[in-house]
Amino acid sequence: MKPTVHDIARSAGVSLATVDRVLNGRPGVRRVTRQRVEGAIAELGYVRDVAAANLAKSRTYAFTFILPANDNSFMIGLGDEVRGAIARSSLERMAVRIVNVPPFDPAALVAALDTVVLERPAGVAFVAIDTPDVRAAVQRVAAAGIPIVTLVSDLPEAARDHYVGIDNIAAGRTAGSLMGRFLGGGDATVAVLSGSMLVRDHRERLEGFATVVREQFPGLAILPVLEGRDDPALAEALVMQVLEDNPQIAGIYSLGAGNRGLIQALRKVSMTRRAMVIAHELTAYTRAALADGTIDAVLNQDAGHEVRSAIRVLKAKADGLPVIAAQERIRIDIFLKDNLP
Amino acid sequence: MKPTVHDIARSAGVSLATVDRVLNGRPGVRRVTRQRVEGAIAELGYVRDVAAANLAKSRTYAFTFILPANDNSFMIGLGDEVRGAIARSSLERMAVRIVNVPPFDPAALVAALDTVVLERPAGVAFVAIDTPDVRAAVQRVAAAGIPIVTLVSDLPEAARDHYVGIDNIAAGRTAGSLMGRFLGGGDATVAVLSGSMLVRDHRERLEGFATVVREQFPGLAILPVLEGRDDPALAEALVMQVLEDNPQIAGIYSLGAGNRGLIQALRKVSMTRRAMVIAHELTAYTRAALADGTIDAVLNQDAGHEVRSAIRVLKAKADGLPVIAAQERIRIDIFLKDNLP
DNA sequence: CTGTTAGCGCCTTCAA
DNA sequence: TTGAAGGCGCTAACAG
Repeated sequence: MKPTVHDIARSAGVSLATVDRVLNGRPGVRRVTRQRVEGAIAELGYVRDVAAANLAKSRTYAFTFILPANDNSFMIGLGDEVRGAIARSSLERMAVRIVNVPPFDPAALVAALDTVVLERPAGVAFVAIDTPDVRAAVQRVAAAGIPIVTLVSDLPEAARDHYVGIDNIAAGRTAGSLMGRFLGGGDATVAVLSGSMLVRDHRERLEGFATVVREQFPGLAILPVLEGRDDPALAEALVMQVLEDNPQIAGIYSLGAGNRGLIQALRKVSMTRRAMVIAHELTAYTRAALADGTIDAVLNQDAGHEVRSAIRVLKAKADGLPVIAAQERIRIDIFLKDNLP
Repeated sequence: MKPTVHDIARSAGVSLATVDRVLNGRPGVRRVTRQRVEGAIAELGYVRDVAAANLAKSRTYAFTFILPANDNSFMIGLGDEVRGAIARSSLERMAVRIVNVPPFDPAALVAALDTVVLERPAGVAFVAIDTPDVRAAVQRVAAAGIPIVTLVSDLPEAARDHYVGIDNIAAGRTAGSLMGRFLGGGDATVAVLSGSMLVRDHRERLEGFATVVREQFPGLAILPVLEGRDDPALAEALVMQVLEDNPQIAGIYSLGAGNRGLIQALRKVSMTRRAMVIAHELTAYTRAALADGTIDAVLNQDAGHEVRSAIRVLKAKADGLPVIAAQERIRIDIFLKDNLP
């Protein structure tokens, strides 16, 4: 039988209240008493029943997700997943809410973080922008004792407790390797379409991609990176232009979100030989393009897993519990038309 | 404030006990009373607090995993993951245990299933063998009201509540697509090494692989399937032989477990041009072979995810709760040397 | 058939 | 500094 507070109270010769004080590190216990209790805890191998504790506290975990109000499919899907979690949240003693901020706007993100701290939630998840002031704001959240995790895009040197998202360098490397192999290893020209080189995940993907190409497929020439700002119209124009200027293009790597424009352009331009296309994020658009052969491979991060992982991690941090690292590693899904879920 | 049993008792004008009876479908409640209570439940939007209920019941979920005592890395890893879950299980009000059975032995599996039923656990997970007597045994478990899930290898027409594992046809298709693309689409000869055509997952992988090759890469010729019974020595001999007999082999698809033998053979045989190799399951052996270029791609199912998913599903079934389908879908991981975790 | 009462393991007033 | 008592939401005897 698992020991309970009663057992350790009896074993230490004190009352339940005292045990509770020690357990929760509350003041008002003599040093000797505390040690006696801690001895009993260690001896009996007591572990607190979190469910019972939460019941007694009638605790609900308040978690806040700060999401950019981007209109690309991935961010919308991420929001949907959070809303799905909200729907289930009352069953789990959680109160999850969403705060939207304008995209690519560090000042707005900082303001949101500072506002959120005032409400003292049990945890915060947010999509990071990589600037010093955001870093400082994260530091303030952490200093307030509120668990905070980055989502999708990280801020490595900051005080965040955890990063929920894929390894973007590995993702870029994988794209590079697939591109090189699919193109057969000869000489060829490859175009890269990004959202913005100001966000870390895009920079890292490019870095990984370029590294693999340089090391393993020296025959591939990478054209200057296009920045489509995840905007369909702009991306479409850029892709049309680059295909016109470089009819020899054999491959395209789209490492950002907002692939609608890319797909439109590919459908419009008539190429003698279709280019090999690798993109990120499985959305309605990329899925259709994969199915009909416009896109050859899609690297994906599962937004549902990310949201659930973020919640699990925040809850664990809030309870002072360890996280199962293997469970929380977000994997890079590779989809071909043959393994579409 | 979320309504509690007290609220619905008051609203329906009955006692807690009666509410409890209705909630748990226990007998001894008049029809009218029951309906009154159900009305109140619906009206107030009551949802039972499972944590509190479990506390009151001091319930612990007893789950049994029936695992084949195979000595390949994948099955050993699966066992390790279950043991990891056991280590954490007491915290979660669970008592997980493992029953080992001889591999590829339907009669032993049936005996194990029938024995396990007698202990009336809260749920059973097992690696299926696809025979009628196993199917019948599963039927008996289900008839006893015990939730049961298949793990890794399914038994589709049986009475199992859920299958925890990858879509093996899609996995085979993916392997076929990668093989075709990596080989550049021309004429070539491909060998296939399986464990046994008696287990369903291997059959399905072959089916998916062959289909894609036939439809999309007609230039590829598939040699007769080798059955290595997941035995390193046998697999090694078979691969050595086939490479000797068919020096023109350009690709090998290893769709079973036990890749040690394959890797050994590949390292021994000196080929003028290295064959493209695609295998299943990321283990210490395949990981090393991937890293050093002996294997080109590994399709993997994450044993840790599978075990955790099986437990979540069994718990949900035991509580009569729905499962989050998206969360429980086991994905086909594709690893190249560039995205090794 | 229905209600009363005493917990499950823990936390939290309120007294002492 | 410590303890007694009541309660979180639900279940389970045991009476009526």
